[in-house]
Amino acid sequence: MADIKDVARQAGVSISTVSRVINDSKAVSPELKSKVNQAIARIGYSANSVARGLKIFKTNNIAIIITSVSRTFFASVLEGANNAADQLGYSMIIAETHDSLEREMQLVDAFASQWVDGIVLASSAYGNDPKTVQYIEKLQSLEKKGMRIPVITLEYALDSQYIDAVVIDHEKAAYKAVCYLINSINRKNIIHISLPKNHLMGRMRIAGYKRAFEESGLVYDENNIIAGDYTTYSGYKIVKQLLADNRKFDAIFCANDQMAVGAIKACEEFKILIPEQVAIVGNDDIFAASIVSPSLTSISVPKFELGATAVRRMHEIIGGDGTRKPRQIISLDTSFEERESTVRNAKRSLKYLEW
Amino acid sequence: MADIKDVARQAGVSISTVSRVINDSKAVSPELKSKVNQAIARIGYSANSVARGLKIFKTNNIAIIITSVSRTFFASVLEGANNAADQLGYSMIIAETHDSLEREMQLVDAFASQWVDGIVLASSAYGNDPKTVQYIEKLQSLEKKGMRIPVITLEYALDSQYIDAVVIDHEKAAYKAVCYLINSINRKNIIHISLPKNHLMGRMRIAGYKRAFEESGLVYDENNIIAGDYTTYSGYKIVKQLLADNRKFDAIFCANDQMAVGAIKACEEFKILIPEQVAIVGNDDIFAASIVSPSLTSISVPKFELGATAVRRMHEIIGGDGTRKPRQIISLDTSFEERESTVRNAKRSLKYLEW
DNA sequence: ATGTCCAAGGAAAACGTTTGCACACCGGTT
DNA sequence: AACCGGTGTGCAAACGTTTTCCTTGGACAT
Repeated sequence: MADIKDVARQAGVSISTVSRVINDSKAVSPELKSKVNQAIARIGYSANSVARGLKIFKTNNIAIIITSVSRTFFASVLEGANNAADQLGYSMIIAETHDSLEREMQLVDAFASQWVDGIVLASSAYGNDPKTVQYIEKLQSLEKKGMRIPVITLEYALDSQYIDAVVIDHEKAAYKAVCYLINSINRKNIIHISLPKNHLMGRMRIAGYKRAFEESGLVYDENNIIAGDYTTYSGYKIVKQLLADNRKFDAIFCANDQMAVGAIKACEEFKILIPEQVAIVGNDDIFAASIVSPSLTSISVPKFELGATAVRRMHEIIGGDGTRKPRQIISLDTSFEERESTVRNAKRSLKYLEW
Repeated sequence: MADIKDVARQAGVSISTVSRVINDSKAVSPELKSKVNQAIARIGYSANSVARGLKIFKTNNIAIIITSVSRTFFASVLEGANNAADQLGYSMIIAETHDSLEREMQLVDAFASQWVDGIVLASSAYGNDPKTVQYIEKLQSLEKKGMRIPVITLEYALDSQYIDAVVIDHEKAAYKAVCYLINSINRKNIIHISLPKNHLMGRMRIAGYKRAFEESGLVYDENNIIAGDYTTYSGYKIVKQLLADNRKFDAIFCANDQMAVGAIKACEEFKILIPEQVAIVGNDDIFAASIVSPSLTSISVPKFELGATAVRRMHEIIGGDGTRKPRQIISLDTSFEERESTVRNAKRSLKYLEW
């Protein structure tokens, strides 16, 4: 591969001039400029980004840390992020934590020493134990040669004054979904399959569930909250157990769609009619929600926009004058997709065809 | 962020010594070694990969170029690739072409000047027009400072003597699927919804379809091959048209699962019974195949392994002594998943619960 | 005592860029 | 004729590493 020296030699100019041409900085006389450009074209030169990165402290790489690509929710987020990155001239480095906070921390370190320009982070960190607090402090102060490496979290904000986030109002979305179950389709015994214990987003959704109950004058019963672990299997297993135990319920609100699919399959196995006997609502509106049968009513989260917005915001921060900007928390709206798991013969949107 | 100089100062040794410690190369006396390690721990130093990359011509980045993450097929491939990369100490840079060969070429150039250690490529290149031939030549000769940047293609091999590939025997898989339709469930009028015209993998599948017909003593009719464009919508539209035209057929073999899902939805709309009136077979066995209703019989491609194998092979090449290894084409086996779209009451595997 | 060899560690060059600085040139003022 | 300001160009330092080459000093043999 040719380097800048080769170009300089070919064009009969200095290295500096070549550099100025490829960065079209400063004034370079038209003649030299065209000589240089010709030389570049002739030998097929392309500036080396590693060397440039070292010099200017900018790699044009943005890292995105998610739990797993096979969680289709994150595949969509990733796609949005990558699209925006592409448009803005960044490469996207991807990494998966598989829900390990340990791993997440390692990855952050690795990316910092790789001098990525920013990190988009679907974090597993929450709570305020010393380890977490310390970790968040570190996230705030990641830097390369004095320049801050910005971090933006997805879905919820960290307990920090500095770290930006692109979030969803989980409490409100859950509240509305449960209100819908109570008021629109008249269910009173609603099971909530939540996220793993203490998970921040899980707690927000539980709060929404609780508020819906209280505002409707129903009693909130903690026993109706059962923690799942994101997977389809956990939803399946939990509902199967409930049915085996003869628990009475007429609706299930799941904290994500995968668990809701599991719930549907369990009901199917027990010949429970959906939605007549049990209505089911999921969360996220992943693609599977449209094609499962019955199709799944779900809180629709703008996944693509989540990723794209984070990257765009990152670009603003990076491109800025280097001064620390005031923290910004961008909140994205959800919508509600009513499908067959809550109303028989729901109008079938052809959304899934857009796949 | 501290650099190696800071460590050296702290530990009271030279830069070289620090470098030797972090690379545990050569002999460093135990005392100095521990002094250095303490200094590193104290100031939280971590070697900068950009500078190191520049020096040693190795970035530990592997690029993967696919058409789109939202094609869940590729999400699985990506996951496999990323898993392997993780284990071997690489970061994964991802990029999408959205089926544009133009874009693919740009990306390859960009990655080469980024000095990635290798490129895993789901290429859109096929045929032997001059432009393509030239492109393949370029792919063969990507290099950074005299070292070759290896390229490994996914799914099918390029027309090159040098570029490795991890492939599927598409012809055979299609052949077996169509034989199954003909012999096991007795269908004779089989539509094939193929890939965009001239696509290499599309042609391989058509060849398998054709061979199955000929070997069964049936006449192969070109009119039964209809080109789709990967999307669910195209499958839907094509089948709808066929039904509207009153075409006679008792089975459909789709070149991918997304189009097969579209086919199912179209049949459903026309109240065609699956599999009694029309049997449907897809290709890839993406997750949706398990959850759609009726569940979809499909050729199961080892997507995860496809990505993981490519990365592992890449590592072998990179880690080698730099001599050009003989080309290797690794062929992965498919299996056949029989589900409800070809046999009523197919045993329902709980595979989807492993999601 | 002198010489030889080896291990340990430092100095400095190199990797491919960008950029501050200096310099040379030129046209226009005094 | 001397000076000035601006413009275009090159030199060389710097970015943070790795690694070659060299120096030093000690162990050992003579």
